[in-house]
Amino acid sequence: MNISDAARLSGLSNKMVRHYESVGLINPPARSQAGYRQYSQNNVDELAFIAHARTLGFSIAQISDLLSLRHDPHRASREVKAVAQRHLQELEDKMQELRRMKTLLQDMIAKCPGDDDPHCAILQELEVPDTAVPGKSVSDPERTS
Amino acid sequence: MNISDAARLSGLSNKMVRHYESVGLINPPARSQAGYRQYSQNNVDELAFIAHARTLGFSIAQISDLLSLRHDPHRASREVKAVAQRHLQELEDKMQELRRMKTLLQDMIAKCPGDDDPHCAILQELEVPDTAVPGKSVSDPERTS
DNA sequence: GCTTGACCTTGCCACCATGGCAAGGTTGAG
DNA sequence: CTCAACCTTGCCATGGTGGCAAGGTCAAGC
Repeated sequence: MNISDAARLSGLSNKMVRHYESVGLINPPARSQAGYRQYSQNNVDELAFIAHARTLGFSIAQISDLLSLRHDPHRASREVKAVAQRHLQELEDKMQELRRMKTLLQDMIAKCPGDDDPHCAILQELEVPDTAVPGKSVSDPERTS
Repeated sequence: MNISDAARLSGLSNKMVRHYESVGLINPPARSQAGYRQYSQNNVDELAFIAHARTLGFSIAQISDLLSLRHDPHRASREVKAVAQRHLQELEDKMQELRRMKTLLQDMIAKCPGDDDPHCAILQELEVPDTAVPGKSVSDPERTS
């Protein structure tokens, strides 16, 4: 099977299949005499595994770990779970950060009249964001001259 | 004022100050005879504005729009609000995507015993992710053997 | 005046995951 | 034999940031 078929069956682009090979995520497949990459069903399964892990947001490094565990008959499911939990934590951290941004942004949007007048709380608060972060004290009082 | 002071006062790194200049986000500042960038308080204010917008996750392109509005005395706050609302929508889209990943991942984690046994639902579902996505129809039914 | 250290300059490489393009080789069908 | 559809490699781009290197500048101490 050539790369286009393997890519289509696994749900990846040709590009990414080559990329995953180049970064060592997958073993280089066999080559035809002309140098074409030749994929087996096992290869396709592994690529599909990668594609699915990517849709869950796992990084290349994490997928590398998952692939090792996948191929290890003596693995403990504890190890797999640990990788997943680390990733879950990362997702939650990102969500937390997005929530922080979202909250601040919503506050600012609520204060902006959104009319024809140039006055806008959003621009004002971007000048001095501390108005939206009460916990943070002003750091340069000498500029209040 | 040299770049290090401007960067420190605005909350950016020297690197990013130069970067924002190189991508045209800010006007090139004056230069000393030796070629050192010279920043005014106005420059620092603008850099601080950028720094604050970045902590809210605005992209360079969006900040470019915000800076134009900031400098335009005839702006309508409606326009500013529109930029902010677009960004808010992007944040919500990202959160939505993270939530999707998180939900799937949590389901899988819950099904994994996390013991010494090699059997693991996480690896299983990464082979055939459709088990976790009931809304998505199976695309390769012949492999359900 | 000279040295030294702290600053400045530009430019390149790296991340991460992905897409695009280009120049060239291969294969199979008509 | 030709043509289209495939394959190859390699480079550039995204976005925002950091790092490093090689070179110039400046001010302070001696």
